This record gives sequence, C-alpha cells and structure tokens, in this order.
Amino acid sequence: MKTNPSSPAFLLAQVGAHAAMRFGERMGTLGLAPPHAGILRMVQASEGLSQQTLGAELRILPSRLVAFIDDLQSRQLIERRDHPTDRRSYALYLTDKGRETLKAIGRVAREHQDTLCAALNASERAQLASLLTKIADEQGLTPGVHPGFSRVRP
Amino acid sequence: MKTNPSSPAFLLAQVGAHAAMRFGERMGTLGLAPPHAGILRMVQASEGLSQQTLGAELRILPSRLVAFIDDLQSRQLIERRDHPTDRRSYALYLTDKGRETLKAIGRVAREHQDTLCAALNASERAQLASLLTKIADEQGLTPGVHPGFSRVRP
DNA sequence: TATTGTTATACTCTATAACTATA
DNA sequence: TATAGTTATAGAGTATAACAATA
Repeated sequence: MKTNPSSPAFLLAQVGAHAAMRFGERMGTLGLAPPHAGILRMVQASEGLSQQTLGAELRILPSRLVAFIDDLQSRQLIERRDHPTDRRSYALYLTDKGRETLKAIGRVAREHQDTLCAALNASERAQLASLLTKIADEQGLTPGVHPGFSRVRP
Repeated sequence: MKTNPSSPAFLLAQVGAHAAMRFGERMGTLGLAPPHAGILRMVQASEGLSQQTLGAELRILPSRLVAFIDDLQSRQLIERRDHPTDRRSYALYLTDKGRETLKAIGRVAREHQDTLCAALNASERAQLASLLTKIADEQGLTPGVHPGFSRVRP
C-alpha cells in the first residue's frame, strides 16, 4: 500500500489486485486458476511447443509448470505428445475440450471486464487501456505475461 | 491472466501487480513490507487506536496484525501503550522514529510513482487516477485499503 | 557435459482455532 | 458470556536443488 491513496500508483496496485482476485474467482467457477488461462492461450498460439519454451515465455519455473500441465492433462484439456526430434521433451497440444474451455475462458473474461469496468463507457475504457499500455511498454512488461506468474524475492 | 492481453482488465492486473512488486522492493530498502506502510499511515491518522480497530480498517486478521505490530514495535516505530479504559487492549502510537520512517516511506512512494508513471505526463497521470478512482468507487473499494491485505480463498 | 522434465524438500505466508486476561 | 490480543497449528503456494533420461 502506498502513502497517498489517491495517487495513480496506489490506485493501480489496489484496483489491479482487485481485478486479479475477481478474475481468479471467475476462473474458479471453471475449476481452474489464472495461470491455467495463460498456459492454454500460449499452447493454442504455439501448438507443439515444449514445457521449457512455455515456461520461459510465461516466466513460470519448470517445477511449477509441471503441476499446472498435470492439472490440465488430467482434465484432458491439453496433451503431452512425443516431441518429433527430442525425446527428452514433450510437444504440447490442445485437445478439443481444451479449445472449448478456452472459449469458456474468453466468455468469463468478457464478463469479468464488463463488471470490472462498469463505471466506464467505451471511450473511457479505450483511454484507460491506452494509458496502461504506455506504462506497460515503458516498464518493459511483456504483453500477456502476468507478473504474478513469477514472484520476486524479498 | 486474461484472454486478451490488450484489454483494460488484463492490463490492470498486469500493471497493478508490477506496481505492487516494485513498491514492495522499495519498501524492502527500508526493511519493511507494504502492509507496514498501511499500518503506519493508519496509526498516524488515528493515534491511540486499538489493534482491533486497526485490523478492521485495513482488513488484516488479528493474528496477522500481531506479527506486523511486533515488527514495528521492535524497530521502535510504534508503541503499544495501555488503553485508558480497557485493559484488554492497547492504544497504538507512532514514535518520533516512526514519524521519520513515514516521511521516508513518502519519499520512496514518490520515487516509485515517478518511475512507474514515467511514460505519462502530468495530465495523463491525472486522467489515469480519475479513471481508476471511478472503477474503485463503483467496485466498492475502500480508499487506502489494498486488497492484498486480505486474501480470498479459492 | 548439458538439457528436459520430474520429484523432493524447505520456506514463506496465511487462515483457523485454541488460549489468557480482561470486560 | 463476550471481546482484545496472543499463540499454535495446519494448509496452500512457491522456490531450490537433486534426480533420471536423453542430447
């Protein structure tokens, strides 16, 4: 928490944490956590990628990623196929059920956004997105990668 | 993480988490964590308040608060004085050193804000704060209370 | 010898509930 | 009987490092 509760910096942390929690609640209704959404989306974008590549992209440690992939595989949302050339690694693919779930996540995300931004009209939402994108770019944040995927040490 | 990385909702969570982490790092240079800043500020605003009241305001559970107050007391930033009428509770006060630390936190917070919002000019920062305040109000967020103080259960 | 995925372990953080002393 | 603060304990989540299979 910051010193001045009306400063943009504090508001960002406050509203951002609120947004993340609410999205997490909605993901919970699908039996998933926020990182699962990022993983499914990345696998869809680059089917056949390895866990190594996936973890590097999303800044998720290998040991953590294994558990997430295990979750998704046991729910039959993704498959670990044999890698064509390297027998040490897997090639990750979305199942049909995984594609369906990704659509459901999209719906959930839209509902989340509408609820979260209920106070803003379309023009204001675009303005907000523009300002946040400027900050994200200048701060070197990678599009689509939530910092919560990796944690900083105290 | 959300489905659409350029949506205001995802950007809010992403930039917000980034902001919180960076502020936490800066607080770390003072040997403190973000919740300590919230506590010191609240004690300054309502000196003599009890831990019960403090925890209720900041949405911090009693058992968690004890540890935070212990930290701050061992660093001689706050004092637990006897409550004038109720011998079960304490009356919390800032020490002179606590007031100094609060000033240092203010400086750190300003630096944090300047760095975080480096991509925005003064007018844009005001605009961002205005948009975020609208969301915070509509979503029922309490000014100055970071949702990270209390966690939601999955 | 290095790398992929995995497992084991330790550490941090938080919530829950039991406890004490007062009211 | 209820409340303020404290302590104890257990649970979730994460990082670190060791490991087996393969390159």
